[in-house]
Amino acid sequence: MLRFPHAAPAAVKGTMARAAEDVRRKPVTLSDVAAAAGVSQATASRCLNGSERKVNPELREKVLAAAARLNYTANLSAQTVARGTSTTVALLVSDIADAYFSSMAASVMSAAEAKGLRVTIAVTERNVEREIELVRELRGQHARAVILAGSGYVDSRFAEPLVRELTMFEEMGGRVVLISRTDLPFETVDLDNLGGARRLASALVRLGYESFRLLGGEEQLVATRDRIEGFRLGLADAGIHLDADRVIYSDFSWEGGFTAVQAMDDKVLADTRLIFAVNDEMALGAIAGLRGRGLRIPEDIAVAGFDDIRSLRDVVPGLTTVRVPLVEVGREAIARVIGSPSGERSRVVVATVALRDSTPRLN
Amino acid sequence: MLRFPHAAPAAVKGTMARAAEDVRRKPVTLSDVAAAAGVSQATASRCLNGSERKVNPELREKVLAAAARLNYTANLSAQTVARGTSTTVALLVSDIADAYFSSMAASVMSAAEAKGLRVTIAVTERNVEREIELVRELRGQHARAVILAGSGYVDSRFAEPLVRELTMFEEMGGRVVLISRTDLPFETVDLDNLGGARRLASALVRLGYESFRLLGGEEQLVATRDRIEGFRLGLADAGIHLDADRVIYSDFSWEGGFTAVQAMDDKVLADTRLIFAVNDEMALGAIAGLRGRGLRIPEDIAVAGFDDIRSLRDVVPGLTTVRVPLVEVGREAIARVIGSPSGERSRVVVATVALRDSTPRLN
DNA sequence: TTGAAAGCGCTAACAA
DNA sequence: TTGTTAGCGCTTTCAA
Repeated sequence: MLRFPHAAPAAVKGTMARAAEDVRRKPVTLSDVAAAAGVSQATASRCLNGSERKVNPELREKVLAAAARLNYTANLSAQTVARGTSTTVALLVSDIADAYFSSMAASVMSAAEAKGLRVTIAVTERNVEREIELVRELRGQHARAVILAGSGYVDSRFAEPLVRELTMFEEMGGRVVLISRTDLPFETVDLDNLGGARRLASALVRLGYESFRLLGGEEQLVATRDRIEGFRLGLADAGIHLDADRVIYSDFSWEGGFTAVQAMDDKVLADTRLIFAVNDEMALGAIAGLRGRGLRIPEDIAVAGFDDIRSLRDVVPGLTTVRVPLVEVGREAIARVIGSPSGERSRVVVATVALRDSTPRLN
Repeated sequence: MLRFPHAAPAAVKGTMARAAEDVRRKPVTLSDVAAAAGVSQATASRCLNGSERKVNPELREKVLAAAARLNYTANLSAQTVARGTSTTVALLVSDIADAYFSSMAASVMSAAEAKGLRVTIAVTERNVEREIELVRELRGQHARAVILAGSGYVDSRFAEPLVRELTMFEEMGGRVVLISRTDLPFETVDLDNLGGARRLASALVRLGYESFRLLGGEEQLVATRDRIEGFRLGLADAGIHLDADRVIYSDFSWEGGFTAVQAMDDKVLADTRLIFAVNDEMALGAIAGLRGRGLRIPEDIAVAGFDDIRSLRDVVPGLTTVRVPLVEVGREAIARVIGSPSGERSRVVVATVALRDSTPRLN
């Protein structure tokens, strides 16, 4: 690999045609800037990067000018190595193409940017081992924080090694923030999954619904468990008991909702006036499946979801759901990354019921 | 900030309670591992990270064991500094909450992972200056490549400083890959925007449509221009001329489509049998706006979009659109990051027409 | 206030 | 094959 000798990059710069392939110009470094400004590297560093140490305005000008002239830009990796800390926070999501997570990513990123943090997104593919592996790498990268947004597993068999890894991450000086899962001993931005589902159930009962069927993601998923439990409580509040066999577990996705509904037999469906899916994606999949079976929504069967993902605005009839204020969630998560660790351990973000046409009042 | 002296981290490890806040354990480094294994740092490095240099299997075992025992994980920043290159490729998108970009991000990430690259996503908010700033930072970070996915501006007034920055990035050894924009002198994964729109127009004409209205994003957006131009050509192929005043420019977003339609006056609407929006988000916004005005889709007015974003599967009636194979786009982009720069300059990814119920055959 | 110099954790010549 | 020794670009004591 051909490289220019360190000597005369500036001279080459102007005359060198881009024709020659694989020619790399050595990036201009801090010491280049220092030399050009006639100061020490230390001084140049003080002017250019943070460090509110006093430096003669005259020199400062020189340095800034040199930096601009040479088109200097700091080497982040080198800074990270030298400082021993970075300003990067990692956001771990199950699937970035999922509307729920991509919206959350957007809100986390914009909140982070406002605080001068950069965000890197990593995808776990709902795989705990991958989650662990990623946290491990992040420790090596001295990430400032890791935000775990994928829904956790209730089964602590999976959780234990993850907790170990997260603990090491914290011991290294990083912050750990969970979103919507209280099963691990770390700071959490807690969604009111249980309360939201409970209020939804109450609202639906008030609309006249009595015969329900629930669609959950994997059974050991925290979100699934809490939302189902909340819905069950809401029904209980109204004196309606929900048999265990009225809860069907499938995949926490559109396809999961679709196939679950396809697999139901006619008898079961006939005995169901409303299907509550634990997230909107599943609900939409269910709707597709139901329509595939010739059922009309909401005349033949009503459907409700959870999350209020953005694409619901284009769905007809409007899907009744529980709104999760993602912007607030993102802001909260970043606040926890920044704030002192001693802060409140688990403020709950309120989720509100949104009744729409997919669950009209009955007669 | 309290730190343990480098001396005895391992001894402390077991006995130290997590109670004391702000206690950071010094991360274990390569030299710790080397010491524990009784070899030189160089040897440890050779065992642990890439470098297919021969090393005595016996020593190798020792090193691996020590690394596992100490829970070592490499410091990526340090590696980047030492090697002078990183394995990170940056993906620049306009808005990660947008279904089109989040799907693309997913496909780029999965393609990248297969090649051992990591991806960091950055958001440009459709802001060229921010784009430039980001590329500049990436140069400082020695990113391996930058993939620019946001649609570019036709106006080269904006483009020139961006090109400069990208050129510097390349000179530094980084690769530049554009997606769906051929306006800049860099390697491109080119979508057949023009051809796709052209075929769509032909197909619609064949269905009996004659009176069109086009909805574009900002006029200087490459995607807008190409898709409109393509559609115009498709109509011309059938002998239909499209007056300039039949193209309405708005925002390249759902809201843009919505407001554009709201602003149309009744006369104009009455004289429109089909609206083609240059992307699905706009088309969906337009549908919402049209319905708000009491129009039925497709009986009163037909609508078509472009992209075939995932959430279309939940839209009724199904939206006619042009399918962009995002998975292929992601794979192509990463292939270009890896491949030799001398490779073909611009292979076109084919976009295919998907006719659905929003544009039924007329009488 | 400034600069010299010693790191940060890792890689890669070069010798041994 | 292994170890020694310079770096990579930057920050940060510590003297001057």
